[in-house]
Amino acid sequence: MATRTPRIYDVARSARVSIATVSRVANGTARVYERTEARVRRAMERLGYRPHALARGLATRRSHTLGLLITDILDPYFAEIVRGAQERAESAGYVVLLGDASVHTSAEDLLVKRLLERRVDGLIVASSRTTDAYAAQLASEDIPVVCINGPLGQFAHAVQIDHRKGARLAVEHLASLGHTRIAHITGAVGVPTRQERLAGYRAALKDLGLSYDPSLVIAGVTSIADSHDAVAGLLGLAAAPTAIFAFNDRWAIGAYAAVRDAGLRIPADVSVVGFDDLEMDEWVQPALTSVRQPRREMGRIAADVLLAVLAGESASELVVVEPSLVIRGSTGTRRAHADRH
Amino acid sequence: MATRTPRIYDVARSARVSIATVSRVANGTARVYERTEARVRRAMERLGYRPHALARGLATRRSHTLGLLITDILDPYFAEIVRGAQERAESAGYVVLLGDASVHTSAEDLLVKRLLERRVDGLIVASSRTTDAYAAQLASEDIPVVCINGPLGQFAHAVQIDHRKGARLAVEHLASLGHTRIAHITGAVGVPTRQERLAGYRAALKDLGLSYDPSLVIAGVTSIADSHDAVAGLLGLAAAPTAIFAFNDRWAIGAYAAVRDAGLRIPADVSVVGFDDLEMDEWVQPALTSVRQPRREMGRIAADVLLAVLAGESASELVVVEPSLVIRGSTGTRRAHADRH
DNA sequence: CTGTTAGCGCGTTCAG
DNA sequence: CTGAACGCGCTAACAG
Repeated sequence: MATRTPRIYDVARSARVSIATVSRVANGTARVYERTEARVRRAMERLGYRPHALARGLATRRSHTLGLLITDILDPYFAEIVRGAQERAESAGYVVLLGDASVHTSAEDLLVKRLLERRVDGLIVASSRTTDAYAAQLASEDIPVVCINGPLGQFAHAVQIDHRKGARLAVEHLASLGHTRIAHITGAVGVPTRQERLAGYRAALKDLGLSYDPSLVIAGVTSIADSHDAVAGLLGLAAAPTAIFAFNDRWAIGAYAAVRDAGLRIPADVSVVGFDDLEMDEWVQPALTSVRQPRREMGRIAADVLLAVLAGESASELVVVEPSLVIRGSTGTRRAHADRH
Repeated sequence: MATRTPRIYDVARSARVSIATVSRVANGTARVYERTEARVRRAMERLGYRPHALARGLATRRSHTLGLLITDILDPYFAEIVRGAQERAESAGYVVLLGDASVHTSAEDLLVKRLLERRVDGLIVASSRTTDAYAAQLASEDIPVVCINGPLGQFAHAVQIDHRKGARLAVEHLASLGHTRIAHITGAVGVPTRQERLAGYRAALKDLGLSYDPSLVIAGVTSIADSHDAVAGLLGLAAAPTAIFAFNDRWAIGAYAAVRDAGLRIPADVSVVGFDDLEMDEWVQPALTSVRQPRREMGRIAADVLLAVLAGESASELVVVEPSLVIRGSTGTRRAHADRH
């Protein structure tokens, strides 16, 4: 019996009602007599009816799909955001369609094109590569967009961590341990948040009465290997830093390797603080002190804002999330004789 | 100018042709005069036409969407599979819809229901929780399914790594370093691949003339913490193992912690081998020796098989992928005095 | 409360 | 080579 998957019409016939009634009970769109409803439900059950989301979307002009733009699903930072967004979306009967920039060799707008063709109802932009021009283009599409940790003021809705405060937490922690020469490995050029964190770093130094040394700030790092090289360079300096604040945990790991290669130890010789608080932080040796970013919650909030907009409710334009410092084994007091030169 | 996103009808009118012609040039479905085609293309360009994937899917009975069932996107093992599948799907104009079991609090079949409602054209099942009953249910749906590292013989198409060989590689390596008491932390009960790897472990021991000691095989481990506890127990044994072969890298990391807690060192006192070859393996201390599983390629292959089936081509029922051993710093020769008791 | 009917946007015969 | 018309499966008025 090659019974195709049943349509709404099949259910209607089987329950001896019109397709409109079936639709009504399927969506709870209008009142239906208890008895007819029961009949319909039984028919749906018997036939194993599954509403056709595409057809429904065509009629409703709602795909019940959220687009989520990320840079790389292999990066735990993004993976957690995805998780959070999916959790929230799921609870509202929505599905999220991933646009992973690293999957496409071509330009990133092809990615967006794919999502828009799919008629996603809204878009969450978490990709860290969003240039201003790109952002403007996105914003001009007529679907709601909410941006996570992106450029400020480019999108109608945004959720951000307080980058400055996060950087400040790191620097203050290191300073409290006696460190005065604190290096900073910043984000890749083009990553919108790098300026914010750098600003926080500088502000904290200033407030603590520490001098800002440009030679201790390394930019242009785009990989763990890059970070390794950058830190190797720093450690070779005449006035080498005794502490390193990395833009994220992955680059902190690159720093780990460089410190080891230099025959030094963490935290005895060099303290390291990362940013993100990934799961692996607890398992690396020594465990990595890091600025925690509630990524999953941020994904959830972004989805929440989007769903609110879609529901016609008013939604906050900017949600700022609080960072916190998770102190582990990679930071320690600066030893008196630690300045090697 | 609140110009809505244009429909095929708008393009047709603007190019002074019928929608049928627009459809033809959009899909290359039939020959069209060069001149008319040019007119149509210009109109599409001018209006910024984007075909409506839902409507197209409704008419074609093809959603151009692949469903991908996984256990947890936060687990790098699955993330890489996703990546591979997406890459392949993308190149064919398909999109992949993620069904993440850890997102749903409810039963897993709700997950499948969501995907089927979306009318995915095919399904890749990579979730490690697939029970036999569940598999049977999935297979009974009338869409093609390909399974990654799942139970054998349950699905029409499968791609697997050679689990036995992988386990054998690990055991042979350890044995070659002089280890005779090699423990195995197996997969969680219900994970279909655990039996295979366990079998490989036992077969290798036998071939090497080593005795099989049931007390060195720990089952029921489902988390890094579990693994930690299991290994702690092993190390407390009168005849403690000098080497540990873990079901996956995450649990190997749990073993790391237990070894440290016991005041022992890796690899001096205990050697550890993992399975998967995750990125972090290179960054943990010492770097983890692991059986490499080409996860991304497996995802790609799975998508490939699925697309072939969808294209009506014949596709291989079973693709077996080769594992390889990546030797790093966590394995070393067994010291003569290593047996502590 | 329920059935009829007209689209949603597009692919696809079938004539011309 | 091109256009008119129907149908994909479902929702949303509009009558009844």
